[in-house]
Amino acid sequence: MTSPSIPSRGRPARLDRAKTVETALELLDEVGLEALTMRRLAERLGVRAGALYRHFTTKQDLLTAMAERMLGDVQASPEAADWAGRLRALARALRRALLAHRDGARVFGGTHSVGPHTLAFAESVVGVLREAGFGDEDAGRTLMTLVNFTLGHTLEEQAAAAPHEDGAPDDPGRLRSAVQAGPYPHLAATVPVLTSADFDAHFEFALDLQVEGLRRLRSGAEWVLPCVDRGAEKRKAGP
Amino acid sequence: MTSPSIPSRGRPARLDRAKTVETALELLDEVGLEALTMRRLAERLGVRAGALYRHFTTKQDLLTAMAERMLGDVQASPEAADWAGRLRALARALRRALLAHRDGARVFGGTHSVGPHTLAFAESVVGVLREAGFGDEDAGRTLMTLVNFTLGHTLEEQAAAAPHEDGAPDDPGRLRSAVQAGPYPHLAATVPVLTSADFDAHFEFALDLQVEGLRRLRSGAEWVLPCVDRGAEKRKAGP
DNA sequence: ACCTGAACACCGTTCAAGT
DNA sequence: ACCTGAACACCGTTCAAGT
Repeated sequence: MTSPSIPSRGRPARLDRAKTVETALELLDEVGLEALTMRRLAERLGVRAGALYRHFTTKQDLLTAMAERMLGDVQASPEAADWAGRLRALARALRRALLAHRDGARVFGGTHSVGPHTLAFAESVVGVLREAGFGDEDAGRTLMTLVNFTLGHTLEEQAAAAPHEDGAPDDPGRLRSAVQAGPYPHLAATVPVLTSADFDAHFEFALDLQVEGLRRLRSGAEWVLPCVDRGAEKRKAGP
Repeated sequence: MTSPSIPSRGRPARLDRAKTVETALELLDEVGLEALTMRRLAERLGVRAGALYRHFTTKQDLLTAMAERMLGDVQASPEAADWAGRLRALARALRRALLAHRDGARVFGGTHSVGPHTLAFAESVVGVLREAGFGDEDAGRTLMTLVNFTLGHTLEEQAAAAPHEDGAPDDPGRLRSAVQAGPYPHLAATVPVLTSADFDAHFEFALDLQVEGLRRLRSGAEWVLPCVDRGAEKRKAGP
């Protein structure tokens, strides 16, 4: 009584890679990375844990597919005028894509996708830089720096947003009391910023630093230095 | 027959926090973070796993103590002349401390120590900046950026150094073949840098970007812009 | 071909009971 | 006070066997 054109009428749904990744991201948003287990994911898909290994060789393989899927949602704003604006837009788009899912930064940071979405993002960044006149080495290293700093930033941001257990004081509280307990005059002055939850501002600050550094690199550091740094730097004494 | 001055003559050694953390770091170097379990650490200490919970409330607590211990090894070079040199030295010292232990970056990144070594490092960075004339907000945000980018960098560096199983191609190989399989002209040109193992150069590049960005921020961006960017940027069209 | 059942070899953590 | 023994409630992964 099994018709060959509808091979599995009895079972509710078959697994495929795309649907599994989608469900895994939903589950991630609900329970977080720590509680995202193969067993729980299988349960949600109406299947036993072992079945997942037909489509993913390992849990790491699933996580990589999730990271790749997340990068599919990066969409930079319409078209900035100059290379600096375009670079900023790409960094912001990556940040948004990582923030879009609970523990998204940790998933992304723990994997190394070479899928089309990930490569397309990298291609965009490197493209902006090369077309702006940067050399291949600088363009490649800038891509690494941009991804590293965006990852590091969103890692911190999502760690700060993570729910802390009942009685335990949150990170800002622990930092504040530790700093005022010891001899840290400089830190004490900056504790308000360090514990600030305005992560947009933190991110934009770091972004500014990169872009301004690139701007100077591009215009050739040597003959620009005397203009900007007139008297600002102590001269190193020769031997 | 138990003398009160030597309470535990029969047992070979008692546990204390410092010795446990030391042994944990040794074990980490040998087996890596994935294989660093409470049971294995207990075995090495001649004790059962449950005993560790007399000194550490949780495994996370132990990892935080390990991160704090690692930061005790940061030692910046003798004394650089200017703030930029001092900042570079501090960033390099942090990188070295994280690289000193297998998976050191992952341990550090997964924890938030507010212990004396960690705070002393933060105090140094913020101190250099404030004494150079940076405001409290900029100093605090620069500390965050410096730590984030150093962490992100060493995370990548140690991931690249991790032993890959038998037949599996390493990350560089997978990236190379993925890039040449698709339409990624810009990426293809930068693949040599992206797969380069010269992490010192990558780190120094990123460090330069931060420092040059800071230099410009310090001298006041507005009236410097026309000097460096004369004609280099397209003007944004007004609405 | 795809999934189940059941197992293997582990985990972190808790806690009565010993010494 | 400090540690053991033993358990609890899980993990990721494998693989014969079913359909």
